[in-house]
Amino acid sequence: MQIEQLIKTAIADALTSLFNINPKTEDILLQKTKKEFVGDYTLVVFPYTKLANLNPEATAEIIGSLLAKNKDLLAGYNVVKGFLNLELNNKIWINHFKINNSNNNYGFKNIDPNQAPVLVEYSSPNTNKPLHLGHIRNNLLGYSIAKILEANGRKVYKVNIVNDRGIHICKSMLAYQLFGNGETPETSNTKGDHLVGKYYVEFDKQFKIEVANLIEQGKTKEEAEKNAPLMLKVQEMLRQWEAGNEQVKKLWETMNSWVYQGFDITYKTLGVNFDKIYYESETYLIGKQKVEEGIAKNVFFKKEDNSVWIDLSKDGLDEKVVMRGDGTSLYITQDIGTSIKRHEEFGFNQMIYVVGNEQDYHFKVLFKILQKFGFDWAKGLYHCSYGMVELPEGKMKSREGTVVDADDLIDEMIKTAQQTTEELGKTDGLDETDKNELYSTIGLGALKYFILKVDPKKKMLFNPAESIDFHGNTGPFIQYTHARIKSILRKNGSFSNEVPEIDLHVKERDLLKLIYEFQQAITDAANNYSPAIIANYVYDLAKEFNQFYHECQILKEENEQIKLFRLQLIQLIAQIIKAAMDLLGAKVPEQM
RNA sequence: GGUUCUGUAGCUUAAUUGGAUAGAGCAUCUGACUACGGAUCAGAAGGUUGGGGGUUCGACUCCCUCCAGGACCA
Repeated sequence: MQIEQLIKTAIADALTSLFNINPKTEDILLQKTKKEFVGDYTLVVFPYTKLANLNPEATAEIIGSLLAKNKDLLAGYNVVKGFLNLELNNKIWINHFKINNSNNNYGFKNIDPNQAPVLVEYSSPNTNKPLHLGHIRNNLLGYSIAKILEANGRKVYKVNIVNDRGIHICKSMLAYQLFGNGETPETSNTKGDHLVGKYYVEFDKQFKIEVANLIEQGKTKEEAEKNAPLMLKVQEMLRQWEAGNEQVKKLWETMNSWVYQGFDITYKTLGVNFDKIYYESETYLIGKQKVEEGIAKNVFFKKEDNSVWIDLSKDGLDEKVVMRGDGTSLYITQDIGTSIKRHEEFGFNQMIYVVGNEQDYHFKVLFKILQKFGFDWAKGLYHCSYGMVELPEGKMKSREGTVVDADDLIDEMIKTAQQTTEELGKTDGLDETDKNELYSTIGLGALKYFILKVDPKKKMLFNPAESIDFHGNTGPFIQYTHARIKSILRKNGSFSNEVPEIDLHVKERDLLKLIYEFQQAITDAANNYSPAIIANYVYDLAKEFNQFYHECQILKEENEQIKLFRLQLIQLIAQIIKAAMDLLGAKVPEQM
C-alpha cells in the first residue's frame, strides 16, 4: 500500500508537469508487472496517449524518462507497447523489510475501537441430522471470514442460529418414539447427532412404505402423502409442541441435547466456535411480534385468509408471504426477529450471513423488508452466498444416502495423514501425543485448505473416491514449507535482527515483494469476504520460498551478512505462513 | 413459465476487478549439486476461456443471443 502510493504520487507529479493535468492518485492505473517482463510495477499509458498526442510507446517513454530521474525511487524502466514497466530501487523493498522484520503482528491491523462491530452468522445447523460436507464448507468459510475481518481491523462477533424446532425436528422425534426402544447415545454407543439422524432417516423410510401402500389401494400420490398415518401423527406432534405439551417438550429437549453433544465434538475437531448461539425456538416468537408491528407500520398487509404479505413488486421482486394464515411462522418470520434482536444486543453496523446460494432469493427479500422497516443498519447486511458442494454424481441427498458425513470425512483425512507421515518416517523425537496432534494438524490442514482455496461463490466438486492430495497446491505443502524453515532456524540457533546491507538476489527480491503483499492480501480478502485470496497468497509465498531454497544456500552461505539476511528473511516468511494459515483456521507444525 | 447463478487444459482451479504471450497444481513423460528436510525443485506436453455476435486502443471479465447444468419463486 505504502509503496504503491509512493509511485503513484511520483507518476501524478510527472503527469502534471508533462500534460498539465491534476490526476488523483486513485485514478492512476498501476499494476504489478507480470513475471515474464522486467520490472516491479507497470503503468498502463493508453489513457494518456491523447493528451500526449503521441503513440503509446512514445507516451510511455516520456513518462518513464522523467520518472527515472528520481534514482532513489527507480533503478530503471522499460517500455513494451503501451506498458511502462518500472524497476524499483531495491532499497525500497529492503526498507520495508527493515521496518517490519521484527513485527510479530505483521500484516494485521489493530481493531478500531470507534467502529461498531460486525456480526458473522454461520453454521446454522438443523437438529435432526449430523453435519455433512456442505456444513463443513459453511463452517470453515464463516470462521475464516470472521478471522480475516478481525485481521483487517474490525471487532467481530461470531453467531450461530440453531434450527431446533419445526416439522422436520418432529419427524426424528416421532420415529424415535415409535421405534427407538429407549436407546440412548450411551446404550447404543453412537454419537448423539448420528443417533437422532438415524431416526430422521427411519421416519422417511416408514413414511414411504405407508405412501406406497396407500397408492396401491388406489389413492393418488398427493392424497397418499397427505393422509399417511405418520404424516398425520407428526403434524399432531408439532401442534402439541407449540401448545407446550410436557411429554413432547421433554422428548424434544432430550433429543436436542444429544444432538448438541454431538455438534460440540464436531465443532471442536473442526476448530470453530461462536460468541453467541441463538435458537429458533426462542426467536420465532419475536419474529411474529415484529410482523405484527410491521402490519401497524404498513410494511405488510393481510389477505382474506389472514396470511401476511409484503409487496416487493416495485423492487424487482414479487409478493412474498411473511406469516401463514394460521399464524405459524416461516423462516423469514424468525429471521426478521433475530436480526432485530441481534442489533439490539450488539449494535452492529454490518452483519454477514454465511449461507448457501440456494437462499439468494430469501436474503434479497429479508434485506428489503428490513430496509422497509426503516432500519439504517439494514444497508450493512450482506449475504455471503457460497456455492454448493457437489459430488461427481451431483448434489448430495440425505434421502439417497449420498451425503458425505462430516465426522467420517475428518476421521478419514486424519488417517490418511497418519499413513503418509508414517511412510515418510520423519517423526523422530515425537511421542504418541505429539504424533496424534501432528496427524490431526495435517489431515485437517489438507481438508481446510482444499475447501477454502476455492472462491466461495463457486460451486465445488468433491470426489470421495480420490482422497485429497498432499502434494502441490495443498495444505500439507504449505505446512511442509513452514516445518522446513523452522528446521533450518533450529539448526542455526539465535541471530541478530539488525538487517545488514546486501545486494539482493532475484529470488530474495521476489520474496520481499511477496512479504509486502501480505497486507494487501488481507485487505482484499476482507473486502471480498474471500478466504481463497489468503489461500492463494500463502501458496504463492510457499512456492516462491521453495524456489529460493533450491537456488540459494542459507546455512552454508559463506558471506556472513548474506547468511544473516537470509535467516531474517525466512524467519518472517515462516511467521507469515503461520499467520495466513491461522486465518484459514489451519495450524502449521514445527516438524512433519 | 418467471427470476437468478455457474460454465476456463483430461481433473481441481487462478487471472491484480477492462490490460501484455490466460497462470498454477494433480495425472502423464523427462530430469535435479552425492538431500542446509525429495510432502521439494527444473523441464516437456496439455486452451477457439460453452457457441455466436457486439461495445474499444484492448474482453475470461461489460452488453445481446443461443447451448448446457444448478438453484430459487409460484
